[in-house]
Amino acid sequence: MTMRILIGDDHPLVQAALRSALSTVLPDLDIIACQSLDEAVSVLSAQSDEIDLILWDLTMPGIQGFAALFILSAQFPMVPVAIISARQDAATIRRAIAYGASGYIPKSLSLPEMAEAITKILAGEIWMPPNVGGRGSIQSADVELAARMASLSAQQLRILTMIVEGKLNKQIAGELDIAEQTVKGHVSTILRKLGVGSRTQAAVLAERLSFRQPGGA
DNA sequence: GATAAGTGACGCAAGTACTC
DNA sequence: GAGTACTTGCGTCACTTATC
Repeated sequence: MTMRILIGDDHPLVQAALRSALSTVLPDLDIIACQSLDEAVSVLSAQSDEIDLILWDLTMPGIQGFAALFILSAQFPMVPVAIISARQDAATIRRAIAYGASGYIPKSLSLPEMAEAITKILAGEIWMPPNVGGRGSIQSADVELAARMASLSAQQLRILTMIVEGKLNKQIAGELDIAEQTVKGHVSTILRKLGVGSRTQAAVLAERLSFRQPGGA
């Protein structure tokens, strides 16, 4: 049976390494590489029922931290999402799992180890590096907050990440090629869904969920 | 007054549930 | 299966409020 994996990573070398690692243990493997969230969403919208796993890099351009995880999990709940990242501190790994990731694969792993991890995730296991601990150390308030974040649409999450970056409505409108009034409408919806009264409070909440690139890297 | 943030309302499109 | 109603998300407009 052919397994199909979508890789979201903007580094061709990483894509090539993953392709090499997986081809040794999964000969019938079809890998789809995406370099942006929009590209990934487009692919998944067309064939989400044919994708067995999403491997997502936390430091993709244009989408910060765990925001992409929320978007992909919310829009395509039937497709497991595993995080692949150069960052490997226990807190980040536990957060990823708590926020719904099916696994967390540090890029420092050897290719055989990566292949083993991905094989287990494909088998339905939650995989993370040893000595990290379970999701129990994540505060329940953060999990509840994550659920509220997940209620946001993809466009709303994009706008929220830009708010976290300190961008003005006008700047957000320019980057998304929509009217400033449209951005304001989305901001109002975001504030209502998150139960906050201002974009500053929304940004603070998003910061708690690491909507910036972890560690600034 | 200028600028930015925020709200409410509207139309449109897509998806879903229900009825026949 | 076809038609209808409802919900949700997106985009826009007009307007108010706050700040400088």
